Amino acid sequence: MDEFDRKLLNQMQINNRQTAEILSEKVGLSPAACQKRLKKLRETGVIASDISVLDPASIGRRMTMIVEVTMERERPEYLDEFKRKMRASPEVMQCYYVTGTADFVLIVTAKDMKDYEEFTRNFFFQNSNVRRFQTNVVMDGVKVGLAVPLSGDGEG
Amino acid sequence: MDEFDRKLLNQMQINNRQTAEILSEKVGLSPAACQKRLKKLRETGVIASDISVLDPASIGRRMTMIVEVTMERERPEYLDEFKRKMRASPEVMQCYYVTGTADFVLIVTAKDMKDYEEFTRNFFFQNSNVRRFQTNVVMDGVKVGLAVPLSGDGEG
DNA sequence: CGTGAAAGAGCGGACTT
DNA sequence: AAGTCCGCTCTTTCACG
Repeated sequence: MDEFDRKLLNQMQINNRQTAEILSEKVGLSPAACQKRLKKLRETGVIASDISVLDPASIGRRMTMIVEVTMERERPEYLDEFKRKMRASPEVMQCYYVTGTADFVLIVTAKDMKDYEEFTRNFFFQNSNVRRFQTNVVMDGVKVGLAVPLSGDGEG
Repeated sequence: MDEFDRKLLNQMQINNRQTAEILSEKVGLSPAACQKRLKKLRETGVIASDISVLDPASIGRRMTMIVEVTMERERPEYLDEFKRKMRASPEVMQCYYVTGTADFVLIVTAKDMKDYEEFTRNFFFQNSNVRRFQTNVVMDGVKVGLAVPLSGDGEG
């Protein structure tokens, strides 16, 4: 994991459809060397996946909510059950188990408020282990991404 | 935007490096038809971008924090300034402007607590328009992604 | 790590329904 | 308008220096 790899990864986090030739110009290596490095980065799991990112608005998923969920009991079996449900639910884009005031933070997409209300009925009101939840409606997705900063450190 | 497009997009949200031939088997179209649809989906912005997703753990165990920020004044010029800074900061993976108890919700990565404290100094304490912020440390990234559900409707 | 040849994928045009 | 077939071009891949 040297400076070449970092430059490569920074590029791939922006656009993974760039040809090896274009990448080679940007990082200062030959095209083949870039491809070999990328292959290794994929094999070792540094690159976890390669995906298309959709525009939610283009698909009719116009609302995004950030939800803080507080559980009634923090027993592992209840938490695991909740995690399992969140993973299985397509409306839940992201789910984090956190310390602090809440137990979980979710990022949920919905077509409209009615759609979201149905979600809350199914997953919160109907779940007796959910003590309370607080919804924040997103007005502006200022920055949305998964890009990891690579400047400087990191242990490969 | 029909069932073929939805199947295509669902596949591309999992892996955008599948060949048109493999995609054609999965969605029931010819390879060429898949490519033409994908091209149109990119041109129309339904596919917003194509990226590599890195494994944060492979890059040096970084911490993830979810931060709720409350501003002193909600005047547009202050908000825009804050948004600009968040977009420019690599530590900020995601930033949402929201209704509710807080004004912004951030998802921040840091190398360690010291690194995060430095971040808070630079962006919160040093910014007189930040009234307060509350940090939730992520213990388990139960579900992390940007995949949008496509089941059913939506208006391309 | 860089070079060169071979296999494979993407791309666009013409034709069909 | 959309899908298929069939060329061509570019990209990736691998063996070797």
